[in-house]
Amino acid sequence: MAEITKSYEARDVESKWYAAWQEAKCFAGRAAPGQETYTIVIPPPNVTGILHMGHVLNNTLQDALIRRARLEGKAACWIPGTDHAGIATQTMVEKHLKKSEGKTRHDLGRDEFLKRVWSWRQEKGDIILNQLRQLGCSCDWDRTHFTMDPGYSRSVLTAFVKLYEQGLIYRGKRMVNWCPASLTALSDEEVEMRPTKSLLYKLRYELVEPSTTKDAEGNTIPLTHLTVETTRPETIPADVALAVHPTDERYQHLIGKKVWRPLGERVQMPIVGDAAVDPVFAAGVLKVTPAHDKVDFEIGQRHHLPVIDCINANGSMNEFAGAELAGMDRFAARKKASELLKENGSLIEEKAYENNVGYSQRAGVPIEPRLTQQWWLKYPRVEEAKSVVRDGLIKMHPERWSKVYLNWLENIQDWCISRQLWWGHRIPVWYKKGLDRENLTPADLVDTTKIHVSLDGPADPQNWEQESDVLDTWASSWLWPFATQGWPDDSEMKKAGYGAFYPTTTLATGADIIFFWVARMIMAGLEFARPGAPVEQRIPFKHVYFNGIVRDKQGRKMSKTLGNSPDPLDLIAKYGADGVRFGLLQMAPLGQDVKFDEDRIEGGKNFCNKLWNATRFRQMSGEMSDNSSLSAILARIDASKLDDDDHALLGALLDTMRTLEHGFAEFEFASATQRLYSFFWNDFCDWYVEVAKARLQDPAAKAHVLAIQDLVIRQFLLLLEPFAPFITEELWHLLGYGAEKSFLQETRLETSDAFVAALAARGATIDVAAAQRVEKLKQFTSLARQLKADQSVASKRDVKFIALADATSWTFLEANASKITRLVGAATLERTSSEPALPAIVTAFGTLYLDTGVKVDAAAEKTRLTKELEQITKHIAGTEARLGNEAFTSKAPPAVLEGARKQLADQQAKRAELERLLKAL
RNA sequence: GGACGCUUAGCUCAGUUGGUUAGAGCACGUGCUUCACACGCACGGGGUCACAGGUUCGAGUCCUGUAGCGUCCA
Repeated sequence: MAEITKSYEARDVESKWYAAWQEAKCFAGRAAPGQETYTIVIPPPNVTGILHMGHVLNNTLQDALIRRARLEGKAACWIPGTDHAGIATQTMVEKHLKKSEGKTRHDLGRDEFLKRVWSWRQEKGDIILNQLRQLGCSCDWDRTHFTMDPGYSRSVLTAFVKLYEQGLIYRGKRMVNWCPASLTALSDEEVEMRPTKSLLYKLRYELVEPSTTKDAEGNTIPLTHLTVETTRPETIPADVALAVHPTDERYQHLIGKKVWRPLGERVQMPIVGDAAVDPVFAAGVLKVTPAHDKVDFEIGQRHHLPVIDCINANGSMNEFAGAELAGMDRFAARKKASELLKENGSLIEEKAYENNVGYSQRAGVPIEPRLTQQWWLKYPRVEEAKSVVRDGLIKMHPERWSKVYLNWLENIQDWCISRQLWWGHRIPVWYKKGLDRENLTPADLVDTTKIHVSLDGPADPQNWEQESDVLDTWASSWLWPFATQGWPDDSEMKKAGYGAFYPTTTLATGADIIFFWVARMIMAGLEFARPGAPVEQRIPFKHVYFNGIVRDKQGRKMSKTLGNSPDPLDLIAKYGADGVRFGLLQMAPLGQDVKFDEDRIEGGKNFCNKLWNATRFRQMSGEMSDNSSLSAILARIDASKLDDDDHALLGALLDTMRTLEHGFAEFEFASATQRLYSFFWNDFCDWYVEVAKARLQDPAAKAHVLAIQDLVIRQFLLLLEPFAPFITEELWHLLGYGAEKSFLQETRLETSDAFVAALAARGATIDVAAAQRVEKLKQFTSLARQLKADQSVASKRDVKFIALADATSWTFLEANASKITRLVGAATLERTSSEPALPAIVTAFGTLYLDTGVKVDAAAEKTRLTKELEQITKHIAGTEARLGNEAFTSKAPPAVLEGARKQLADQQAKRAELERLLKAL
């Protein structure tokens, strides 16, 4: 067996084991008949992406879940992959093209451009998946999917055709969120509202016929114009009306009258009454620009107003904006418009104003509401999607997200699924040549002589033209849980084990895509997976775990522009993958955002090193014996030799096992990792290993003690593996727990109950009272050390302790004397019946004196003891007050009451002893 | 405007169904190279549990309100 080195070097261990795991196909998802399965589909990262801290958290969680499932004997299957990220990828390749060749995609043409995107994808598209390997992710890589692969594409188009045939997909000219940078429509979910510093322009719209109104005192005063406030003066040339609230007394009488448009073509526009106008905002008058605002468009529809579109697709102004503005960019035009308005006397005031502006999430520019022909989807299975969450068939963790989900479904709007891009799934619709596409009627859409919709296209392609739009990327990734398992091809599904692995078990993702992705996947699963089957077989997953967002120390989102995100690969290089994983999870409480703190990652690394050295010490402590199985180790344990420390340690191990069981069931990873930490560092290293040093000198106890250590280390490695797979695998082999060609994951992790039963079968039943005695002993040694430190002899090992203890206490102390002197660092612990004039501390086992051989500093002692006395007196007052309260003694449960009385007795005894010690000085 | 979340030690966070004197890691101070580990060991200082009410014998924990921060929706 190889010797363990002095400190843990992660790098070599990690690459060695990852290669071995892959070689042995450890991560292959294969279900034996009747075997319980555990499936996760990865939230596909963008194919353009590189690993950031959010991925690290999200994937570490998934890996922990899937590895734990493997250890529990389930058929675990983690399906990886990437999505094609339509806009992001196309934009990236376009930029590259511009930079390297000075060309646009139009210079190349659609086919040639797509070739470039594919070659880029071949070259760079797997980077992020390889980074996940460095993190230790145990995905079944043979199942890697990409949303643009032929098989997956066929799934996407199949879904489209099926929905179309049901009449859920339609084409319509409607207001969409238009991205002037990417020249495509976006869904509402892709628009991010950002508070933006703008200017609010206060403008006069002259009445064609002057009128009157009433001032605040009710006097009639003349009215020559209406005051309108807007942030977008450049759209005034497209104004077609002003609107006021129909019940607004200030303006009611003006409805039907006309005003002059202050910019662009000088025309008269009607004043209309519409309830959409907020009478409180500005002066209660709204300019109506149907082509450039969603609310305005609706007002325009209601009042049969014309639509004037004055902005081009790319965000520049067109001829309808008037000669002065035409050709300018929309932002430059805004400035110019304000100048023009100032010149013609229409501008009353311009003031700073902060409003919410919709930005394209991908391109980062303000979106433009725009009227265009798009493909729309009426969501299927909306009601069913609500009930599966409401009824708990799909459980969200934390549960509160269910409410957000349900609320979105209550207000669901049709989904704009077409995108004016080239990179994506081209919509499988063909138009008969010569058809007027701009003015299709509902009847046209079902007329197969005009429109053809199918997977493979028409039989006479020369007579047809395919739709040039592609589908929204989310319209491919919403099929992810089953399209990655061969759907809809029966033989592919069989090959993938769809029957066993669908529904998947847990989805781990960020709450920021609860609408984009989670809700849509649920609807897609219900619609497409196993039609006609009971609902519990159609849902895509049973649990959704929402991990928090990783933020920087100041709580800001990590972003490239802020440069506040560490590179995960640097962290892995510095602290090891296990250190990063363990440290990160320790600071990731259920569903809360994570404030990233590199010190915690360092803590993860230190923990690995501690584990490493503890096992190294085990190896140095004595010959390794048969560690090949749990029963082999148990066979080495002599139940008759179990002492208090053994019981306490096994009890703590059991508690840790139960904490982990609960933690995995409830997705509480922080408490799980924290318990692993405290068990190993405090219960095992700080206490057990230290007290065991003495027992190891006893030939009669040695084999037993080593067996206990081997047992505990074995169980601990199994518990830790999901969080720190590399170091645990390495130690598993170094300590002989696994045969050469085997892996830790092939071992079954016993449940806590099974573990108790296995111990019992060896005649070992954990004694709770023993653990309590150990706890008291820990407190005693801590007080003894405190006394030494107070006397500045913390590191001297030749001091003498003298205890003034009653018979019971002394029996206990005497029995543990060698442990105490060893742990505290003392030559002897003796009993006294006199009261020596030495520094002392009051313990639960009587008063402990310290003889350092140096003259006692009486003044310092007095100060120290007085301080203690003051403290205990305060506590006594508190306890007495409680017990003196009639309401407390009559109403509190007996156990609590008894506890308080015992506490008071102990406190009083301690006070008496302190007083005596003070007097003795 | 609506919904949700957060506020506990200098920092990052635990704190299960209310029950003794509120914990951990990091940072800080002191001492220690004690024959696994200085990526370590021991000891220590540090908290009006955001604020104000309420329920209760008893509130960090339950209820109401306020403030600050954050997220989502309109």
